[in-house]
Amino acid sequence: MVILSTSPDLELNFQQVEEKWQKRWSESRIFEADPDESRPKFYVTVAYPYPNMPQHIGHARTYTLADVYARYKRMRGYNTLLPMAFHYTGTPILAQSKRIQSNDRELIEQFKSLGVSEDVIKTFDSPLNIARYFHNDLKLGMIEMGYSIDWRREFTTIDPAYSKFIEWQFYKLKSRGYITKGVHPIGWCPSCRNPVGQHDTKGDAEPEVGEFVAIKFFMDGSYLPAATLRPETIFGVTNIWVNPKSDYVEVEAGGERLILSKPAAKKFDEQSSGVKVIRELKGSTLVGKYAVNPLTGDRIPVLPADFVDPENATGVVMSVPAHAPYDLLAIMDLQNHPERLKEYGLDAGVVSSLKPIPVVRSPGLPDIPTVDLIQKLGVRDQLDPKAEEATKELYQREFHTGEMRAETGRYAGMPVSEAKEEIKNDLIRSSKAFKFYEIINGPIYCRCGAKVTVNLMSDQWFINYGDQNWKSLVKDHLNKMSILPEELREEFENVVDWLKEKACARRAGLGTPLPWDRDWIIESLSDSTIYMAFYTIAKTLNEARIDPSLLTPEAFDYIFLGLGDPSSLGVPRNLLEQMRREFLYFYPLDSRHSGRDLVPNHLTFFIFNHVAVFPQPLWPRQIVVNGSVLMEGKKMSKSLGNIIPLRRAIRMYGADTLRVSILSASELLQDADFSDSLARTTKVKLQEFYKFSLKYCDAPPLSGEGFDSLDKWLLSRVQRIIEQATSSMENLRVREAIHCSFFILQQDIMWYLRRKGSQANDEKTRSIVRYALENMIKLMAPFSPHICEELWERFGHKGFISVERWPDIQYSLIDERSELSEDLVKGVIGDTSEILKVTGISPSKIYYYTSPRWKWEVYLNLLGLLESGVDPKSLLREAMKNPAIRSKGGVAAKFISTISSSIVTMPKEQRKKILSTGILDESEILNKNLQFLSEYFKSQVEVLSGESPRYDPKGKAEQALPMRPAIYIEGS
RNA sequence: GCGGGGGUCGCCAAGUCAGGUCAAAGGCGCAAGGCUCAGGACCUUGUGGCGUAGGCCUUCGUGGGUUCAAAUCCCACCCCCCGCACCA
Repeated sequence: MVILSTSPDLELNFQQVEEKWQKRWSESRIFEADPDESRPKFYVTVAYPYPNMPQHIGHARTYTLADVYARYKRMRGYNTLLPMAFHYTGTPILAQSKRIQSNDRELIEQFKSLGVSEDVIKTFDSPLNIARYFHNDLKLGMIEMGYSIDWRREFTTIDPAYSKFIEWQFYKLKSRGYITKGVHPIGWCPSCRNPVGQHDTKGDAEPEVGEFVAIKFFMDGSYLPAATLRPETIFGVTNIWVNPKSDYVEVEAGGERLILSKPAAKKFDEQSSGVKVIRELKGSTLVGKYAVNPLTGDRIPVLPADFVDPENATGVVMSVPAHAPYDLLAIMDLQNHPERLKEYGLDAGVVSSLKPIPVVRSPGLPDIPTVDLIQKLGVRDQLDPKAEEATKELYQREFHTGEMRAETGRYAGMPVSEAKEEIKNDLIRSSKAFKFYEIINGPIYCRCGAKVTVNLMSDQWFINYGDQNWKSLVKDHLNKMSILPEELREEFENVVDWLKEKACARRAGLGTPLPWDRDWIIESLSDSTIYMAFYTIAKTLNEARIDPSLLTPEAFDYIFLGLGDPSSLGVPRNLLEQMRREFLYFYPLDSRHSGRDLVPNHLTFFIFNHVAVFPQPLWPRQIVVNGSVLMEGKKMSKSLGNIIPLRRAIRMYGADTLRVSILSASELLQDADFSDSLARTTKVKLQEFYKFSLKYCDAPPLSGEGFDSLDKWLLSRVQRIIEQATSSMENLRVREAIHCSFFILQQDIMWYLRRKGSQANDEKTRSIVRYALENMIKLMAPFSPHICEELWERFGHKGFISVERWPDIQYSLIDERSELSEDLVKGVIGDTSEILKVTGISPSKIYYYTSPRWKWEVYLNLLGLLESGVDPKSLLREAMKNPAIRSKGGVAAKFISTISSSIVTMPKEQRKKILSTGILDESEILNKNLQFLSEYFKSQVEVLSGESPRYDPKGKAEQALPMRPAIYIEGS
């Protein structure tokens, strides 16, 4: 774009323009959508935000995309609804307020760096204050970004009416049999007596729960529960390991006595009930005793090993030297240090008689794989870190490729992965073992300082996403849904397959109590699956101030399912009917938007719950998923401190700049790399667009006839761009849409003006540029709505561009001949430049020789043959069947072979265009452009006919091809 | 392991679904020229190699294959990133 000299009224003040239009939008209520049977509707929603942090540029991507889509659909004539709400449900806000109560400097600094004032932070000791503060901040950010939201439908997920709605949903799930109850292990703080999630731990570590099998080895009236991840190796146990230096306790539980490490006893207590400590003992006192393998009945010794960690699992380990490197190493250590045996009064014979017992056979591994592996990796002893590596490697190999050996009875021949489960279940069923849970990525500490353990939540409620019938309904519907981008469909299908029971309630947090068991609060991923339906009635609930206590399950049954009699439900009948109408008008949801992190949970739950609760015609139609935003090439994170709050960014760059930058930075699924320089560049481009456009706001409107070829060319180009932009928008290829609506169209306009030369300021020219610009403003309106509104007004239009009609293609303005003419001129310029570059000549006179008529005829004939499906291989042969061509003989054959490859590789549209246009009078076209070419190359230019040129010193004329005149350049 | 995404000309990144407009868009960087007291900004041009005529040669993770034609389709392999849950 041309930079104009700065003049104040042409300068674009982003902030002023944005505020002006946001105010007008709000006053005129153009984004408030009500049912209107005379118009088709389009309903878009985005995942509502969790208000515990200021919004940043990453959030803005999803919201902007949804808004752009809504704006586009609105311009396409749809009665479009885009609502918004706030998700208060959950525990992180509680954790934050606790941290503020305890004056956590880190969190306070974080809030400060995100622009929260100290006075406000002080109020954050109450969780609701946090939610309300950020709720407001988020909402203002959305308004300042220019989102076309119908705010009458706003709510929070702890509003009483919403809770009633969630209760209704859960009753529905329960009555459909999708709610189950069971036991569930979770990360737990023994000091706070509360479950811990990622936000409750030091360093925000997510506690991972691993499941061990504790196999009970009988010993002196008590059991040693050996914890293992590989119960299938029980056939290869040669001995038991304990740590002689550690403290152990004997406990009584369920009428049995168990001996386990002291820390393990505490954990056992959390996971079991009625655990009573009977006595304490040193590990060393266990050494030398004998225990019995519950499966094989073998009598095996208890031996000392340093690698046994009393903090991990039960502190009792079964030794399988054939398949566990640690075990083999520990035995070797004992064999190499007989003095240690003496220490415990053990006979050397006990250890020397221990022979590895192979249980698993894996292709490519020896019978006793541990021996080789230890040698290969050069593991020194049981305390060598490489032992861990060896263990992992062997486990992987055997788990996936191994099978049980003949000696393992009824498990013989079974793949390890299967045998492991079988044996585990068999042992547990026969009370020879029990599950023991442990934090496997520990130690992890609660923010209170206590070490996180595992607690078994009994009576845990689940939504059973594992239900096969439910899954198949969901899959069927998924097949009918549109998924954008399509690449993600497969992932959705897989997620539906994997999903199992989802714990749907927890003991703490904001949210709705489970209606039939009020000690539990419905957790956030479970109370956010069908709320898009709630928006359709939230307007009425808000405006009519309906008493939430009247919102009984029966009321919702009527509103959403049309069940029951609306005259006897407490809520006035007319309101119920109004809500039902509005729900049926906007549902089903046309497009659901979110980031890709929600694919394996929210978005899939969303389909599941719709399928469970609503009748089939109301199931959602489309899901749109976008990638995240990087900041200067790096992931945004608290630790990198590279999070820019959205509202700060709006002040720095302007809303339209942000909208265009974020959406033009990448296509849907890819991460968009935001950077200061991107935003600056975009800002400058938008300013130039604005200033340039204003030059034409007083140009006459497009009218009448008398267009020359160039005029027709630009008018035609505008149609092509409309076509491309529309198809890009339909598929939400926003980057492509911006690219052609903004950058390509600008290039075309600039080229047009350049080509117009001295006529660039004629009224006719200006009217054509005005036409192109008005279309550009429309095409860009969804992306940069504020600037486009301002321009639209400056161009003298009364209404809002936001509700203006998206441009339709004017097929009558598509002019292939003019497009080809321009292709010819551009091609000639390109070829001439190439020759000048290679030869280094500075030209004094350039001669162009156009193709003789017969070449055009052959050329068109060839194109026609290809178009009719002739194989490129036989092109020459087919062409020669034509008597007119054959009569030309060798000249024609040579010509055909010269152009065949360029003809074959020509894009289909171009081929069709040339065919339908027919022979182009190249001489006429070039002669009309003599002056332009002459000025372009600062040289004389002459066009000569290829039939019989009057001047052709180098015999160039015969090189002429259709659309590529021959060139001869004289100069120095 | 299971599942998904991805490897493109210095960097970032389009193109791959519908093979031919692809030596391959765009941006950054770099180089030359213009502008300027100078720097920045900005504009023009160049940016795989070779070439005094619009051309030729080599290239899209690796190796094969299909085709008149492959970054694009098929097969095998190598490497990188993300998710696997009760957490929004």
